[in-house]
Amino acid sequence: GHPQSVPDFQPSANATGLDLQQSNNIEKKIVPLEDMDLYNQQQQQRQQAPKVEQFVPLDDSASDASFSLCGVTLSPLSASSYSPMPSQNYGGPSSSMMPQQPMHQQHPVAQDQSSGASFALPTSDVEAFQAMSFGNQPPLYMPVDLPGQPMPHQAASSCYSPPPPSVASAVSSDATGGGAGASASASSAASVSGGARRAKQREDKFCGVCGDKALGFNFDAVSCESCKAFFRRNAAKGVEALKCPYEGNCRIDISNRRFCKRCRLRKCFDVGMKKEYILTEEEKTEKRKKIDQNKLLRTLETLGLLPKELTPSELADREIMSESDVQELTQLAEYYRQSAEVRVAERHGQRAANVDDLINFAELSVMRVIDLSKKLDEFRQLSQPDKVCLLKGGALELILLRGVISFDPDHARFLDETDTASAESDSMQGQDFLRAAGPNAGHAFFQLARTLRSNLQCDHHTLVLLLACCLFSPDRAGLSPEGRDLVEESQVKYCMLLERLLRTRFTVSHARKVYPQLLTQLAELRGLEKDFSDLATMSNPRFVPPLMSEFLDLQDGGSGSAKHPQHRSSPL
Amino acid sequence: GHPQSVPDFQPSANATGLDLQQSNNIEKKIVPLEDMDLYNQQQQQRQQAPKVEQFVPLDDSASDASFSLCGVTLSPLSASSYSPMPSQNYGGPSSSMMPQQPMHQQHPVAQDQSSGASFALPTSDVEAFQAMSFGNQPPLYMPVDLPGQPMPHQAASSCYSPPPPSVASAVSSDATGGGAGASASASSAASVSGGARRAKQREDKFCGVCGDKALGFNFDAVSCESCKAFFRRNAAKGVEALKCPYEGNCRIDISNRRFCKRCRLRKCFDVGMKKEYILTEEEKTEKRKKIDQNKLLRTLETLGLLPKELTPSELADREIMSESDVQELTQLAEYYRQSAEVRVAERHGQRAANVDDLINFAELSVMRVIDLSKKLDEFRQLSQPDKVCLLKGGALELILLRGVISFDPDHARFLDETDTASAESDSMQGQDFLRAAGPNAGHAFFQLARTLRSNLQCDHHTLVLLLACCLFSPDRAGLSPEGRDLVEESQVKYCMLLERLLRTRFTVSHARKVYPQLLTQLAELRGLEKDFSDLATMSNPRFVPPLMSEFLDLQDGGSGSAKHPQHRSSPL
DNA sequence: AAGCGTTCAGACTGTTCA
DNA sequence: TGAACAGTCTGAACGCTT
Ligand SMILES: [Zn+2]
Ligand SMILES: [Zn+2]
Ligand SMILES: [Zn+2]
Ligand SMILES: [Zn+2]
Repeated sequence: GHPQSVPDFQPSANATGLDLQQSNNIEKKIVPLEDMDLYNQQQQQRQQAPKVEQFVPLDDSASDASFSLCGVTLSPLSASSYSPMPSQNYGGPSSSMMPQQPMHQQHPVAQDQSSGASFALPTSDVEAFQAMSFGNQPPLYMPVDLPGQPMPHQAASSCYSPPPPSVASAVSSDATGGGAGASASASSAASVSGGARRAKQREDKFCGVCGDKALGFNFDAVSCESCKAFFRRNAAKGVEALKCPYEGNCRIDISNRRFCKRCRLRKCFDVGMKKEYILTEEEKTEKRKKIDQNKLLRTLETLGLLPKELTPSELADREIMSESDVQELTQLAEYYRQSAEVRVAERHGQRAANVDDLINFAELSVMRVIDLSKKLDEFRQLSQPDKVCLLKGGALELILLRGVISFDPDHARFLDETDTASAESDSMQGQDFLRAAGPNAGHAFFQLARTLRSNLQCDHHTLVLLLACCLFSPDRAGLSPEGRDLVEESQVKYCMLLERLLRTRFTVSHARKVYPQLLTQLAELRGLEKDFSDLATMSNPRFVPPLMSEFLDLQDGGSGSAKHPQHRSSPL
Repeated sequence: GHPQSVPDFQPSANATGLDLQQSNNIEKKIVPLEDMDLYNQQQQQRQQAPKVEQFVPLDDSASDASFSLCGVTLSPLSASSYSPMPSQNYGGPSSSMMPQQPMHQQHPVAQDQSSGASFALPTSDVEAFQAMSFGNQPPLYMPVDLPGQPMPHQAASSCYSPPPPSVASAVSSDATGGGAGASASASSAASVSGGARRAKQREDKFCGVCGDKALGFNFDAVSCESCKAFFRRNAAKGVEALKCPYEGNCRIDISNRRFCKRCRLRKCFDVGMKKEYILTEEEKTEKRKKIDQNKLLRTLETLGLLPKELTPSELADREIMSESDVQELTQLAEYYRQSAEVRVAERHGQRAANVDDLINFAELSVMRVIDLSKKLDEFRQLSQPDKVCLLKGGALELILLRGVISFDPDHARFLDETDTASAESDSMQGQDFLRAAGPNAGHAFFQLARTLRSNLQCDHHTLVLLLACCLFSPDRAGLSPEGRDLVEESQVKYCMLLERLLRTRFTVSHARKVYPQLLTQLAELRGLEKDFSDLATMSNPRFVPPLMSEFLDLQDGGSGSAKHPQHRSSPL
């Protein structure tokens, strides 16, 4: 959906100025009759368009001239703003409603006319433009087609005086090999095509409208940035809708271009700007959509959720998650990151050798899970008892999942993302934890970590999502019925997010395999309790709830609630 | 110092459009030779200017024509932007550096010329302007004086084509009695003066520059608002500094006026706009000063500190306080107002019959004085002991002054400004207070109130200032030396503010009398202690300081300081 | 690199208010 | 009269896709 996209009918004339650098390209522009017919047929077939008007006569000698002229400079029709509908033959924008692009390969005639004047070899750039546009002291606006003009392209819609007649002589010096011979039968056409080349080089530098410095083609004509913007803003209105504050024959230059819209716009059209090159509203939204999509992809790549430089076909096999999904995911990951910074105040700085490492690690993990949980809206909406149920019932699983997330297999120790400098405080605890948790604890944990990390290729975000899914387990003992519904709803939400993440990270077909496996892992996590028998006390109601309740209260910011325990549900 | 102010030489022609309604005013415009000479002489005498060039010939018949032209429409010189220095004869801005005003009474010629065309009685306003300015299809700019032109005013500086020749016939109908005879010898001048009148009425409506609707004169020419603004913004640059993006002969109209600065500005000058009418930077600051002054006066009137509608001479006898003074004063009054809202929490709502009313009233007053004091920067900078000294030492005086402020003589009771609905709570306390304070207490208080309120005409603000002066008494016992200096400094500040307030409320001479009397009252206040013997306990160190200290601490917002009495100075 | 759209600061204008 | 304001337009700079 973009004018710049390569059109389907490449073989037709392309003269974007660049191609002019390669002299043999000119040959390409001269399309033999048969090819042209073929091309027209293709067009008709492809677009199911009504029969296209043919303007290539079959065997008239004059037809050769007019046709080869078309091949090089196309027809006056395509450049004239007064021609209501450019023919499809010339690759103009299709008249169907499909967002087919205007093409670059056909070329304005108007440029060639005015460019003919530039051969006077002016001394300065400004003079060059002036000569090019007006001659020296041009008469005022004369919208005339002088019949019998010797130069055929003069019949086009230029509103200003014809260039001085020094064209032909100046051309010869620059008319190098390739194009000249091929440029067909009409003798005048030869000089035109050579002139077109020369003019291109000149016009590469100056705006055909106002004479300001130009960077290249805009809307199919060489123009400066300001005229480009002007044309985009005003072309839709049309010349007739604007009115000239003067006499309607303003000569536009760099100093007065701002003043008369009408004459400026008219000149824009005159030098070959085409409003069809301006993106329509639909094309713009489409393009914007594409840009957003790309931005999203780049974000995902940055987050490591998408391999870099995927081919479009590889991309097509995936279902990229939405921007709001990414938003939510990164938010969750940020909460996790913050939770990893939680320290238990009393222990901070003093290596607690006398306290059981088992308790140390577990407590810290639980604290961090609590910290994370309390930032989730879904968790906040639960009643205090239901919160405790989730945390209590899921304590071991959550600790283990957190362990997998923070476990560094390379160094075989736990690392929380922050505080890596003094990492031993946590990492060593983890080792002790595994040793103390039970005889088979280490094996079970490593098995879990390997399955998730290696077999199922879980990355950080995936694991954090899994953690959320685990937290919101609706089948925890003791949940209130209403709480159960809320929890299930939340779990569904995070599970679906997880699934969409998988369909982003992997192909859809692969995600379809991995997703149930992850849920299976979540289920198997429950069976691990036997391996962590010594840790079972963590889920012992006599131990956990007071700790949790207090911590839940303490972090609410309400200094009163800790002192005055209230049994209202949801103090948050 | 303003162009709009009425000039000194009123008798000369004044034709601001309004005067044109009165037909006999035309006589005034025709100034006989002798008057003109006299006028010139006056001008020379007044301004001590070098001899002014005379351009009124003495006894040429042609001179009559040109002179009467001057009388009515002035000379081309005054309208032409090319005349480097307008003659003082015509009331133009003086060439001296004194800020003498440009005058309104002389009139542009350019308008009169173009206005001659308006007699074609166009159907629409726009047509009227177009006819007026250009005729139908005028040739381009021709800065010519055609010699021998039949219409003398045609020789002026209009750059556009002459109006259609239907002038003379249309004029006769409007040439009413008064002016015609007086308008002197040249027959053509008569029609011109009639034309001028007619033109004025037309020109009152249309901008001489662009033809847009005009509201009146701007910079001495009839123009629309936009051309006014344009002229103000660009006149200083001068025509030469601007360049025309076209050929330098733009015909300005409402649709293209914004495009060519140069030609628009040139036309502004052509129609008689004068850059001397634009306020200089100094004039602008002066004007702004005046506006600020007026704003200040209005503020003071609103605050009741200045009688409304003072004559300038009455105003001259006063010294209006500065805006920052007003700011400070209103701030102080606001603090007082807030302090009057202070309630003693424990007593709020329960009528304390068992507690001595004496204590009730006194305590409440002191509390409010403390509340006020603590909002004053100067007070805050004092050390805690010094604060206590001021409050303790001035307690009785401050209570009494507050009493005067809040005393309502009409109902003979105390009213604090807020809580007037349930006013009894305070007002009755006051009565009891006076009864309980001592045998002579009532008399002494009423005496004080009468002196301040009636004799010395103290208003609310004055009394509040007096309260501040009383608070910052540097001779209170127990003040530290540093504190004493600070307090004195503060008292001086408030006393000076008081003095300036008096010089605003009264004439300077009256203020000079009142001010020392107020200070005397402040001194006499000290002698009143004997009349309030029973209240003397208030200044008893055993009673007051603990109360005050606590209250001072309590209102600091520092919850700790009340519980942990700290003897650092200035916890604020 | 070419050629689209987008964004934004700045210039000016002309209206309105005081 | 000036001040202030809102609104328009411009054009340079930038980002993005092909
Ligand atoms: Zn341009
Ligand atoms: Zn124009
Ligand atoms: Zn105007
Ligand atoms: Zn101009």
